[in-house]
Amino acid sequence: MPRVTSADVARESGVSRTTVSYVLNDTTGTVISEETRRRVRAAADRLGYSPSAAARTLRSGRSDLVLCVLPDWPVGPVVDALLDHLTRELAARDLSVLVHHSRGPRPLSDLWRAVTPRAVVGFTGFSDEEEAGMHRAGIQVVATVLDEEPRRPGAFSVGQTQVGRLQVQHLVGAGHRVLGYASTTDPRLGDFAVPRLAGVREECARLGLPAPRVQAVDLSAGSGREAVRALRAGPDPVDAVAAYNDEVALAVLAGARAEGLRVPDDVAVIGVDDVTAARLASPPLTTVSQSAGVQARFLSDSVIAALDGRPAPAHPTDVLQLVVRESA
Amino acid sequence: MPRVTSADVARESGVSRTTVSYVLNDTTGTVISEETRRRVRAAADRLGYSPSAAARTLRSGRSDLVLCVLPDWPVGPVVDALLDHLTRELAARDLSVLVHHSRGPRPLSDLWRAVTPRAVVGFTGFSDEEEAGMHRAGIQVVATVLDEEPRRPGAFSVGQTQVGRLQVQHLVGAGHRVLGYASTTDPRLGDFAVPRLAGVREECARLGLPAPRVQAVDLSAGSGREAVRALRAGPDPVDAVAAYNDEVALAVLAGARAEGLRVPDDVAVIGVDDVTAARLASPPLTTVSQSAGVQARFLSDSVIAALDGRPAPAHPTDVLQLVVRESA
DNA sequence: CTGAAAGCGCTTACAG
DNA sequence: CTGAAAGCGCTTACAG
Repeated sequence: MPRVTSADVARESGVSRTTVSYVLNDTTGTVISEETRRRVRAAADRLGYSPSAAARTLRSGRSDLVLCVLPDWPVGPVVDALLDHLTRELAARDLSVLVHHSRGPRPLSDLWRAVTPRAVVGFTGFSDEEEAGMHRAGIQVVATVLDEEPRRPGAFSVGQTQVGRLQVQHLVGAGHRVLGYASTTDPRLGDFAVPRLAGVREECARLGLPAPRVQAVDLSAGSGREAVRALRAGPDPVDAVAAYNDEVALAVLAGARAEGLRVPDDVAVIGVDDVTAARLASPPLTTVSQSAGVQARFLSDSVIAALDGRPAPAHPTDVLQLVVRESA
Repeated sequence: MPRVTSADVARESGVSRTTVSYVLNDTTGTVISEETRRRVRAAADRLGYSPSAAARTLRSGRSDLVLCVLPDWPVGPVVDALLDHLTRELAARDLSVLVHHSRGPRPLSDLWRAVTPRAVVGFTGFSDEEEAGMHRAGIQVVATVLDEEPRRPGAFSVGQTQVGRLQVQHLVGAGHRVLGYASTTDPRLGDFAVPRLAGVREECARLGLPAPRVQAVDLSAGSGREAVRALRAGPDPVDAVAAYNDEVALAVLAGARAEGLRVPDDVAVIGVDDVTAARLASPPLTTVSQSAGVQARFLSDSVIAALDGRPAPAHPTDVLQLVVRESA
């Protein structure tokens, strides 16, 4: 079953390939009779013709694809939502979004060279050489940066230090003074974990509070219990803990339960993400939501702006939202 | 910054493009002096040459890409793990895995025509026409089927009815007799939900138990509570509930808590997936794990077999695993 | 041992 | 209004 080409359509409709191309691409600046157009389109339909993307890409040096590169950490529902939204938005511009899970040993350059996408969206940092290489190849690059400053133009920033700040502000606003931090043991999460903890530290310092005590939690109930015990030990027991994310917070909750502590009376707990399990926890978990919807819109706007050569849109201000439930 | 082509490498190293191609592709059946090879490779390196995938694809009619199509439902950690594993395995064969989130209005055919992948892996069903179209284009198709029988050759099956059966078996083995089922309200999950519930029903019937009472739960604590109340109403209250997945089970747990019921003494609860929150719940959730590792290996074996034109490997038998904790 | 040439399927100046 | 021709970059018979 050989491929149907534009030559087949031309033969079938009794015109040249040029005309086929003009008709099927609605090329402006050409005048082709309605009758001819009809014939060409009918032939294309009849034959089930669809142009070879490889040939098109070769000719134009540009494909209709946008490549999203995921990092080596477990992506959560927020990233899923971003991807969905982006896929839908770009489909309206006849662009297809393809996602690559970047594990594995192959260099990234193999991939973008193989795909020659219009733009690469990174949910992980690119090295300067990688970025330069892509730019040289005429590929737009939209990188995600996880820290606040400096904001690189065109970068999609999600301000993780602000997440930590917000956690502290809520805890302190609720009257807590001795703060603990439950961090993650997953080293792949460092890109998020480091700025979040930094935000917690900075906000504590800014408010004149003692530095937060930090314990790593590995998502087992036992680990949560040990963390709680360590955080409560000594003359000045922690009365509130900010967790790296909701799952860690759930582990802390389980640990507090095991220790016979009341939440939030003995110790308050606040997470990040607002996963489904958060509102079903006992007690329901207070958390910082990253409102996927707002971010999704911003990301797709950023990508479209990059594609059009326009400057990146302004960062949304309402990304982070406190979801107050019972745990803090 | 124009693209570096094989012609540039040829000029730089003083040979023809033919020789460049032979050297860089290690074409067998040609004898080229070590000295020439060295010169060509050095020139390629110096110039930063990497072949145009578009040209290669055009010439060979085949790309080095494997396309995974995700369905319109929220993918969980299991699918993530499958994708990661597949990406790594196929990288070893110089194949890149690209994932498409299939939402949006563009027809699937636009995508595989644009990418001309070696294989398409569907985590959603394909229509017969779609599958036929891909086959005609010489693309291998590995489809996922969620029900047991009939097992289509080459399909990647994850046996969802067996999931439901296993839940019932465990509950009944623990002495429960009046079973309830907490289903999901998310219509997109029907592909999973229907066979799982069917499995629960079949197993109840097989064991001579009354048909399970079914309640839909929308992942809020309130909805969980109402479901529990409904399931416990009447002369023959449910003493064990199988949930569509862990999140629904968590909602049921929250509902039982709100109703002042003890788990598992008053009512046992069993989920599916073994998400992180399951072991951190109160009480820790008994669940059916779909062991991503085993499935991942099977999937990548299936894809590689399809690529090589070999028959699909035998289905693994140890995919489903009961994780017994305290809730049932 | 190496090179000139054809051809994959498309688009687009250019010439009628 | 429409067509012949070039060329995107690659690989591979084929001919030295």
